[in-house]
Amino acid sequence: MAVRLKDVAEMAGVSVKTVSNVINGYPHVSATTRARVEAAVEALGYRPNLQARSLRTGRSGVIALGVPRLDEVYFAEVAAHVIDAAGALGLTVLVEQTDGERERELEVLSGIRPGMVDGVILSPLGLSRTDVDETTRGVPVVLLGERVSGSAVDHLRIDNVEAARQLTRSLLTSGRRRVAVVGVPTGSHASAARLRLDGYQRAHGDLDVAWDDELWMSVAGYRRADGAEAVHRLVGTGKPFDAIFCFNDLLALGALAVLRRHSVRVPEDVAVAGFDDIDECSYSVPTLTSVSPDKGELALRAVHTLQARMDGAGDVPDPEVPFAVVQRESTASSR
Amino acid sequence: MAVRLKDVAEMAGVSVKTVSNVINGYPHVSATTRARVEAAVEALGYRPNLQARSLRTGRSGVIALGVPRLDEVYFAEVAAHVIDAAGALGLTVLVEQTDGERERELEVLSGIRPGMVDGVILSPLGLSRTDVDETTRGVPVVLLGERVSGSAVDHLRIDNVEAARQLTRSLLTSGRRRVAVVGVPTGSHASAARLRLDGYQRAHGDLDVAWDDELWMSVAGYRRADGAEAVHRLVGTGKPFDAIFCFNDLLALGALAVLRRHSVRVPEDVAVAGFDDIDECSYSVPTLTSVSPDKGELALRAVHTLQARMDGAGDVPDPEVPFAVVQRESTASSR
DNA sequence: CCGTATGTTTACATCGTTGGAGAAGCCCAG
DNA sequence: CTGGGCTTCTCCAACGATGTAAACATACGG
Repeated sequence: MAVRLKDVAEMAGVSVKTVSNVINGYPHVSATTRARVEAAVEALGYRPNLQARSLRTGRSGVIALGVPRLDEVYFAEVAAHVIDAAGALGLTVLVEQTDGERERELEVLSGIRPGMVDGVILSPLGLSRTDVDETTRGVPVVLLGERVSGSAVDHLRIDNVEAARQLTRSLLTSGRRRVAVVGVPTGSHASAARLRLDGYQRAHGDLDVAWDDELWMSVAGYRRADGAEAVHRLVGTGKPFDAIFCFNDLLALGALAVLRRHSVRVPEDVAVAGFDDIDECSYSVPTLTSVSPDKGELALRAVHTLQARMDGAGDVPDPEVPFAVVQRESTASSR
Repeated sequence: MAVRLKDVAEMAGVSVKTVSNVINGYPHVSATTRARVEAAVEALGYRPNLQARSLRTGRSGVIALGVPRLDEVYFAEVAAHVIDAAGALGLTVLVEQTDGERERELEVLSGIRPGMVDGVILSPLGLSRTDVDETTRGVPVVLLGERVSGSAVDHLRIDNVEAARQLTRSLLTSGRRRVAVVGVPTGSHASAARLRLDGYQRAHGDLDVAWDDELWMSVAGYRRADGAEAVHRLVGTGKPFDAIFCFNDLLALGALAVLRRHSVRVPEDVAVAGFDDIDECSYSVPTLTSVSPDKGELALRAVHTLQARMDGAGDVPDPEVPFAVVQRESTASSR
């Protein structure tokens, strides 16, 4: 079944190594031999066994990507970009889902399939500072999202504080005064959420507006249902509010659904903003204002940084990925 | 850096093979030796080199999944389920994006990384009947979606004709009479679309209602923007219609956005239905009626079928995956 | 016409693991 | 005490590729 180098060699009447040389583009092979070998390769439909090659060379051309869940749109979009970027460099991507659980993130971090993966890109949720340092077993790692360790591990992120600050400021300058928050950090998770909350507070400070932390809603997860539940709770408190800043888009979309059910008009009565700028933001009703990280750039840089590390490069690139605040209908001025 | 079997063997004072035996749970190893070996494994932090193992055993524990694009939500959802199901069986999943291009689908089909992948699950768009038969190079393959070849290759699908028929019938029985279609097959693509159109026609036949094929809109792709564009065109024709059956959910969501912009009320003026039942259907405004294939079941069966083939099993399982028509607000009766 | 430089091809060891054959140690029946 | 059957363990070869070094061929200048 399997065609081996040896078979090609026999057919072409040369040694195994010569065939290997032809395939790997080794320069000193005579034109005639090369032609003969290539003919044999063609005739037999030879394809190298990457298993063996990588055993020999020590590199597999496969990288692992760990995300919480693929059906969380943001991560699917990032994954799509990562796969594209990796493909352009001749790398293949192995995708793992961690559900944000520390255990599984650690597993991905340590290279899942040792020897089978040249590097790891991980979007961590549950990891602690020390976890990362301890676990990295020599597999190059690039983290996406907030810096987990203060250590040597590469990470890429957007400036969450600044992004949240800009978005909040735009809400305040358009006249909103009671800005609720959905998705405040609970427990040890969500370092990104903490930074976003920080940006929210700074914006209030910048403009000398007081905030009301009774309008800060925690969530059990970061999906539509969680946003819906949180806003339901928010409305239940009876406290007035004229804007909601949701710490991701799915929460915001869940929020929109609940507001609609309560006949609250968006943006006339309440402005809503999200974070991540998933495709759906441009099509929801109303369309959703959101912080838009440059995902293509993020993925590209992640893959390139990883490859640089795999090649043993030592220079750390800029960890900051650009973002933009995209204003859409959901936060149009209320006047 | 790398700890090899040999190192463990030296530390434990036994042969390499004995260590291998311990690790693979070979029964005839004395308790004392086993303990000594395990201690050494622990002490050195040994992890087997899967590259080498799979070179030797001929199995890698990795399967490939090929989908058009991950950021198309339906495929992300399917991928998430496939990764879960594979993980439960100790398999890891390598994800490729084909963009629906024949070339790239063929590449995935022939095992992308020969020897590195034990099997392939592919959701094809551009492949022809013959392509599949010719390309399968001994790697077990399971296709998702419409049967492409009439051949020996396993495939899983839902009954598209019946699903479209049931959905269309429900539109007709609720009083709709001019049901537009968005996503009719163009060119050689879209065998699934052809079947759905077939179901649409049969439902009309069943109830003795005439259809108007000037209400059938073709699309360039199957994303929101394409649905939006198609409905824009549909409205432009000036032809009356009281329902739109979109051949996937994204098209339908794009359609909703355009209808809203034209102040067409859904479902009062026009009913809208989609296909695939992505998560968003439950949260859009209005919520979207859709055909819901059992994705968990689909993924589970795909993985199990693949494994059965990898194990050399010969019995073909039932290729039909259950579905349900989920009625939501977008098709509520107009009276 | 030889020695050397240059270019091309080959033989062999090697990567880390597992399968198979058989060696070594042990226990027990004869 | 010997021999047969177990159990437990070791040695060697092999999976399919590539790197090294050496062998072989050819061409050229002296």
